[in-house]
Amino acid sequence: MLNSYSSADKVLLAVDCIIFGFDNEGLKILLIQRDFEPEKGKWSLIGGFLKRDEVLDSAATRILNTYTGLNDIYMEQLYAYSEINRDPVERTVSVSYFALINIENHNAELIQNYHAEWFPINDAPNLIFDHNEMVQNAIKRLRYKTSVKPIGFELLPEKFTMRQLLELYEAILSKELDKRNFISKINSLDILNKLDEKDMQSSRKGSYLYTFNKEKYEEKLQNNFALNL
Amino acid sequence: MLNSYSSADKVLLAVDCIIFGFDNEGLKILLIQRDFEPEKGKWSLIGGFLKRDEVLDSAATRILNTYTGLNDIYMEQLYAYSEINRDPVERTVSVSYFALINIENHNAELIQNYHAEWFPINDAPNLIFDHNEMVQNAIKRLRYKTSVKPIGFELLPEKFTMRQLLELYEAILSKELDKRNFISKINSLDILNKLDEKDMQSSRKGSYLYTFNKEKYEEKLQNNFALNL
DNA sequence: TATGTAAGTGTACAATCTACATTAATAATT
DNA sequence: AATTATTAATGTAGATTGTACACTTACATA
Repeated sequence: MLNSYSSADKVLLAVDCIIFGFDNEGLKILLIQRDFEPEKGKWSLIGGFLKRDEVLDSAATRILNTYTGLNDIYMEQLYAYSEINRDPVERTVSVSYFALINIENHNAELIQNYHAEWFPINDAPNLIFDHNEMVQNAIKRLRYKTSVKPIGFELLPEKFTMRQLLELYEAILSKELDKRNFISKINSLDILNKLDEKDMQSSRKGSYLYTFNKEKYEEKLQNNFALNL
Repeated sequence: MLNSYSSADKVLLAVDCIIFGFDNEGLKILLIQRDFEPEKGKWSLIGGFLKRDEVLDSAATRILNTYTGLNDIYMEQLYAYSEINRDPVERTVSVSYFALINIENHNAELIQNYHAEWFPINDAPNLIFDHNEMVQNAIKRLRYKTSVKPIGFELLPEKFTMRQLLELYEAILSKELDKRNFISKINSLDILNKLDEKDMQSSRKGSYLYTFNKEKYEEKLQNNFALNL
């Protein structure tokens, strides 16, 4: 019989997380140095196995929380990788997820305990299994997402300057953007609050701080806007 | 230990295929009337279980071939569905794939033998499990894809008229398109061959037939063009 | 008070998108 | 042979959006 549950093969299901972060040095991903075989000591995405009573989204959330201490983070399922020998120990299909986090916010101690570390996306070590491919696909998705949603605010501190936002988008898209055009496009979205406060670190003049206005954003969401940068 | 293969739970992995087709009546999906329990007699996507020695893409291809007899069909992985009780018999995670096929081309006998049937996307029966959701997500993806790739040629016969192409895109996007603007946008892509032959079915005057020019398309593919319809 | 640094701001031109109506070719009918 | 009915084919003007580009402002520091 074509569809028989009993004769079907079961497999291990893993979740691997591509965790993007941003700081003044640029766009980064969080990697972990494996402390178990195989490939012990090599760099890898953070991941884990799906449990019997768990949905994939929850597994991704749990794994992120385990390593960073963070909750309520935007995560998105990307793709299922199923090459037969992608994991040499046992047939494992892995579903990748990506997350965006503010590098300042996580629990640095946790990350240290797990031998995890932030790497610039353009200067990351070689990864185990098919994790390099997972990362490349996640970067593609991240780029696409920026054009459809004002994603990326997740990667900044609550208050940020236009320059920081610009540099974030430049890092994600890995191209230079025209400052004036960028600002007017962002302003035309009308989803930021300009504060009366200035950040004085960056210049003598100081630059205004902004916050992301979630209410305005939710309002606009219906007419799903595009952002052509 | 956090990552231990031996203690991890295995699950069944299924593949479900959303197969789109197009004819003069509009955009359709291929559904099957289940001949086994549970939900015997109800309508469902065609699907099957992943085998131990099989990659997800191959499973999707195999399943498509089983029911339609078709090979070499464009398929794309969509999403992994993992709700705990989505399948009442046993914990099953299902990965959805979508395919585009020309309704004329398949082996109609095979389809009949399997109690499969084409349904207009707006007039399809209620489906088992989470298959309705899968279909809705596939339609979204299909719409998105049309804007990035000149997908959809797969859904037409080899020789087609501009009107057929227009109606296909209208069916996919479920909105009316301006004929002149549509034609000039398609022409500006420069990926069609205009034949000297006319289709005389549709009108007294007859309308020119076109074929999709794969070479030109491959050439252009690098500068991934957008098609804003 | 002068100087240096990054912030903030507007415009003109180019490209693209949108809305829209007439003529052309032919088969069928008389 | 002429008329009619039907769908195919085609272009343009105006609106919108995107792009390239340079000077002034505010302030801290010397």
